[in-house]
Amino acid sequence: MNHTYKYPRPALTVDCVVFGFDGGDLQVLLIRRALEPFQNRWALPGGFVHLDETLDEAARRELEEETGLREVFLEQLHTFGAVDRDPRERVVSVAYYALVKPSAATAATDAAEADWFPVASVPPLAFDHADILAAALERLRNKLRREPVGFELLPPKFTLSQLQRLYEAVLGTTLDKRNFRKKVLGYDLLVPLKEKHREGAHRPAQLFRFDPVKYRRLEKKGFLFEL
Amino acid sequence: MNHTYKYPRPALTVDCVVFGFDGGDLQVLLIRRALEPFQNRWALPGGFVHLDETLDEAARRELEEETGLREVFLEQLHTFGAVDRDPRERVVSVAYYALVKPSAATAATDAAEADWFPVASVPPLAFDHADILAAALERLRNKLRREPVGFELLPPKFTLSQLQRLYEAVLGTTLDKRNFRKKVLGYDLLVPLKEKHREGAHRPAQLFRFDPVKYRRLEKKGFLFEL
DNA sequence: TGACATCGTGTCAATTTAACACTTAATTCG
DNA sequence: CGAATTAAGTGTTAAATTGACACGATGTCA
Repeated sequence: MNHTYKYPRPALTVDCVVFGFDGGDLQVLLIRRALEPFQNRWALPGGFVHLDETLDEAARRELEEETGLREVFLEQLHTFGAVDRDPRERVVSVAYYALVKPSAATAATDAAEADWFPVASVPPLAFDHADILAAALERLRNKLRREPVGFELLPPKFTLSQLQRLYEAVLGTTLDKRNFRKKVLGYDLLVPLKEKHREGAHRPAQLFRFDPVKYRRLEKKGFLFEL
Repeated sequence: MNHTYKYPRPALTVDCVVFGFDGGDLQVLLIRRALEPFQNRWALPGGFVHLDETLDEAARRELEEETGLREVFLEQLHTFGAVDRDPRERVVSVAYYALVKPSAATAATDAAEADWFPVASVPPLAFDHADILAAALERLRNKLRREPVGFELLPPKFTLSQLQRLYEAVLGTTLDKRNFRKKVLGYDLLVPLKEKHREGAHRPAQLFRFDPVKYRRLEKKGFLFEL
């Protein structure tokens, strides 16, 4: 069954830049393309927008279909509309970026032909996906410095060292341990748990969880998380 | 001549939130709709994306066609894709926001059925344009605090008081005159001109212009304009 | 029990921010 | 022509924030 319009229309797709963190590097989830064009190249997960779903819904659906990921942090990034970004025909793509916790991340690896790559060493990508990734990275860096989204990339219980390593990996800087802890704890948004994280031959670390309720209260009063 | 596709496609449009500043209020440029739906309602300028133009090009073309504005500051904002945002059929709209200088702004008023409204008192808008306007305002506030874009809303030669009034109008705050001047001049991005601005029964004010070249140099070194 | 590895903690100097009021230079009006 | 009016222009200080910096604590393992 075909569909006919008076004027030509671009095809509309969504693409997702999925970020994960393994404790060392910031990672991106890529899909190996089965079909032409760019057959066998790595690409961002994505696909066509259906008429009965919003853009956000399309992004979540494609994400689940292609990677098995559900209920992740997801935010619209930018819409890419270069005329020749797809060699077949005009395709406009609404790009999203997602942040996934390590638990979910391992599940995604099971998906056929999906794999994680450190952002510093991604293979050549299909279409203009390298541009999309670059934009997503820049956005993530800004977001992380201004809003408490880092927790979306960590397990529900985490140590301050893990949090600091995440910031260092994303921002590409190195931070002073004492100043970092002072600042983060000063916001009073992390609640210490009764448990400790023991791993390796050294002193165990205090575990924390992020308090999103308290954050939303502060947020409404014009509070800004800055790092 | 019709166009047929295997799967249905949403229509794709661009819409522009055009901001101006008259020295007192932040203003938005609206178009009165000639046709149904929302006949006679005010709406954002915009229209369909052609297949042979990028999204940015489409936004600029529509802006010129509907308001006569050219060569303005223009940046993509967000893409709006609620399923029922247009009562006729599925339409996805890539929203932009533009900043125009007073000289250009007066030209725009000549356009048929276009008019400026203070953002604080816009009439009811067609479609989801109120949402788009709200998003644009929020974006403009953030942008203004972090990057020197205020100059896009002022004449090429302006006084510090004009600049301050602009910041106050957009941010909805009131700023300390001495601290404001200290900070802005401290960046060394404003060059004082030989002229003075004389107006009214009082001391004339020093005119400045913004130095974009110097700014781009600083920007590359990771400089952040913050206010 | 000693070596090892990461966790956790405080001070101080330098910088930045925020609060605050009067003189200057033009115009207008009596 | 001088007095009133209006916005322009200008510095100081206290308070808060930032950034640099080093060592004892607590666990494991050989």
